[in-house]
Amino acid sequence: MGYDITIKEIAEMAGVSSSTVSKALNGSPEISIGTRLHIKRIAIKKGYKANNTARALKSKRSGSIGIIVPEISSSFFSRMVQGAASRAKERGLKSYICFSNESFKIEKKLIASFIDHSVDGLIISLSKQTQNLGSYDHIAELRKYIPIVMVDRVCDVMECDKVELDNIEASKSALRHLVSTGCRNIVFLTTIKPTSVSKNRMYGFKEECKTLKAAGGNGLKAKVVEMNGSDELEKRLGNLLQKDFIDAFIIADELATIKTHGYLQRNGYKIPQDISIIGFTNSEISKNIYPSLTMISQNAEQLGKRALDVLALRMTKSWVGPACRQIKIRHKMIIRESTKQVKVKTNT
Amino acid sequence: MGYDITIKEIAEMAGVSSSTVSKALNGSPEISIGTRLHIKRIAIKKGYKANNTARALKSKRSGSIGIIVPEISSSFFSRMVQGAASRAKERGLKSYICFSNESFKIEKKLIASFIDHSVDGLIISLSKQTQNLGSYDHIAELRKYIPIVMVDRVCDVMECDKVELDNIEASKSALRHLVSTGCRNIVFLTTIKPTSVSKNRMYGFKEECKTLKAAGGNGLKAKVVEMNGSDELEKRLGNLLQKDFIDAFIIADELATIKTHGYLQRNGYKIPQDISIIGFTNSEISKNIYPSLTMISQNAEQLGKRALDVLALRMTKSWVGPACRQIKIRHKMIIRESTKQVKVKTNT
DNA sequence: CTGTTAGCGCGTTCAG
DNA sequence: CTGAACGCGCTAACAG
Repeated sequence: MGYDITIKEIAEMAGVSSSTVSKALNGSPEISIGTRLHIKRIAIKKGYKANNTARALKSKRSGSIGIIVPEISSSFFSRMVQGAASRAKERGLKSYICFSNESFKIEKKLIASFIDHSVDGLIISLSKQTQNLGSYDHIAELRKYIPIVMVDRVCDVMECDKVELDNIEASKSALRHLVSTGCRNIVFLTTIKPTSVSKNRMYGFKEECKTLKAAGGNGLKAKVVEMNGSDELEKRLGNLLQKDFIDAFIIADELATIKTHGYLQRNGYKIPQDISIIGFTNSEISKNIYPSLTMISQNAEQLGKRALDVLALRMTKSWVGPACRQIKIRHKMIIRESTKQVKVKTNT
Repeated sequence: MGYDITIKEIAEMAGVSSSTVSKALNGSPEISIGTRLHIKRIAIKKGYKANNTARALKSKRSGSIGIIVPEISSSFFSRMVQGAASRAKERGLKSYICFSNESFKIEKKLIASFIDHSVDGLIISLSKQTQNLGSYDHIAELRKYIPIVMVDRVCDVMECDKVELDNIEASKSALRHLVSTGCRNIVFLTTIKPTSVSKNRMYGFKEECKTLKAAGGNGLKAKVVEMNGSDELEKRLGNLLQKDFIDAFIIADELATIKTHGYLQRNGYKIPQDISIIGFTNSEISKNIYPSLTMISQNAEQLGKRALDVLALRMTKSWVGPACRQIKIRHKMIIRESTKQVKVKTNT
């Protein structure tokens, strides 16, 4: 920049050598407490700021991390990113936030640019396309050099830390809740089919179905509808509602939840009297639209913060731990107007 | 870092000096076409990547910009940021995206850290608190060294480029539209009172009222309700609706629009039969909730991209232009279900 | 056309 | 306890 005082200038003013200044400023015990204070005082007075670029060049560490998310229009990623970035700031790390736009190609480019710009670590939520293709070579390449943490959209094959919601458990409890309110014809709907998130939520749903049926089932009928993207959502919903009797939806992401919520009302269904809805990702919107939505909250900020903590720990070279930490964040269910009251069991 | 081939190594391999390599790689005409090709070939083969940190140190320019927004949970800022950041990438600029959280103090810290980390330019949307306090010294300080572009939330006193929506015109047309659908008791509601955006939208609303009244008015009654934050929104709405007869709202930001939308329905008002709503900032949510919302679209991505273009232009030292460019982006009104049909005028 | 030299600002031996 | 000297990787002035 050129609007900074250098270490050399401080040295001159203090009447010492530049290396003394460097040491003093970094609190080295080599320097006598007296001169250390003297130097610090005048550094502060002159508004000395260490030049980060020079430091980075010398230390081979940029003090920055990359964050790649598919997008931030959805409240989940937006809040996750805010959590991660604010935590990074707290720790004195700069963060480069980038968007893959759900595209494999862009994601690859971003990774390449991170190699060029030498970030010290990476937090990534995989793009849909990447998860669809299942090719992770670009990430493996970067992984050779720096630690990587996958958040939310993860993959099994990559050896790196992972932070995600307890998706399987979350779906299970969503299903249990619907059943407890008397719903029996339940559809699990996903518009983010290729993602790990979707797969796990679907898996949980199916597993819990089996469990419930094994225990009697009470006439439970479950169905799964998978889509990649929500463009055809309304058409599919139309067909679905015409063909089958349905009294509840569990929907794997927020936008699709809101779209379904709108569609149902526009077509004369009462929520929750005719059809109940549970979605994933809690936000101001879910809380405020009418009828308000019962949601599985992901605590997105927390997820982001946690991911950053995991990364930061890994970045301290001294730390050694399991090669591959798998962290699951506990979900919370927030019950609102889009689901019915729980029926009190009649036995005693 | 540390996983890169250096210029010196290439030099050895090619049997030339390092400065020759530097020049060759940068396409200097000083170097003969032959050796230039020779060097480039082996650089590519060895996967040479210029070390950006070293370059930055040498050139005193980091090749990065800062982007400060209040938050990205709202779709407007989220999309604005995505627009700006993606355009920055296109231009080979790294961008540091940060969040002020509507706090003056944080904003100040961010600015300070940008000075430390020597970004070459800044895009900022002011925090509410900053606009409330009206103190812009921290920004003026940074302004001495690098170009700054204000987007959306701007201030008059700062001499820098500004990019924003034509807020005044936008409110005017919103009001005109409501009137044309037969509404006469119209409230302009803002929950972002301290912002320039809110002030301009309110100004436009009031001006257009005057104009309409001057032209007869047809019984138009207009009212303004200002709040800082939407915590008390519901209470205020309750009082308002009890006291006055109201048949339409113009609401200055998206979240408040959605909250009002929910509140009205929860309390038995039909939209738009009883009350019409027009909001600002168009998003997937506004489009999909029921009844869908008539919105003034801000074209947020475009705003972000435009801001970046303006900044980039200013960053090319060679360019000189007006000290203070004021760019207004034209709004669009997207008519949906939350407003009534326009009444065809009966006079021929 | 090519090579030598000299830093950018900092941290880090290694002598004193 | 302090300072001289070197080098991180790159570019730019100046010679040849």
